[in-house]
Amino acid sequence: MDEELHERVREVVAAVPPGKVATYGDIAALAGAPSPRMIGRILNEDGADIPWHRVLRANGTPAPHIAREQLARLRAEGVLAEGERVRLREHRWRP
DNA sequence: AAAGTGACTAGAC
DNA sequence: CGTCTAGCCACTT
Repeated sequence: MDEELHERVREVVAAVPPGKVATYGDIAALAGAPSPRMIGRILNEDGADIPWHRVLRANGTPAPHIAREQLARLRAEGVLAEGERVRLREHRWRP
């Protein structure tokens, strides 16, 4: 069942090291999700005990409703953002 | 069953 | 920088 997808997504997100970030698209590709949209959906449900804050949109900005929290957490890990946008060039995680 | 929705993306302008 | 389109897929109306 798609329990497996949830698990893989959790695993991939958990695999992103502190100080690094990944995009929804990256997570989707690595976890084998059918679409990046699924990632957000899954995190919304299972994001409780995984570092969801290391997941950004393709342009380096976080999703609007959680932007404050996310940027604060990232900053605490040493990921500096220009306004709302993180420099993916520097902080994007490559497996 | 058809239409709307959303933690998305890539491309066109 | 920005807006708009089209594609995406599980879920809710």
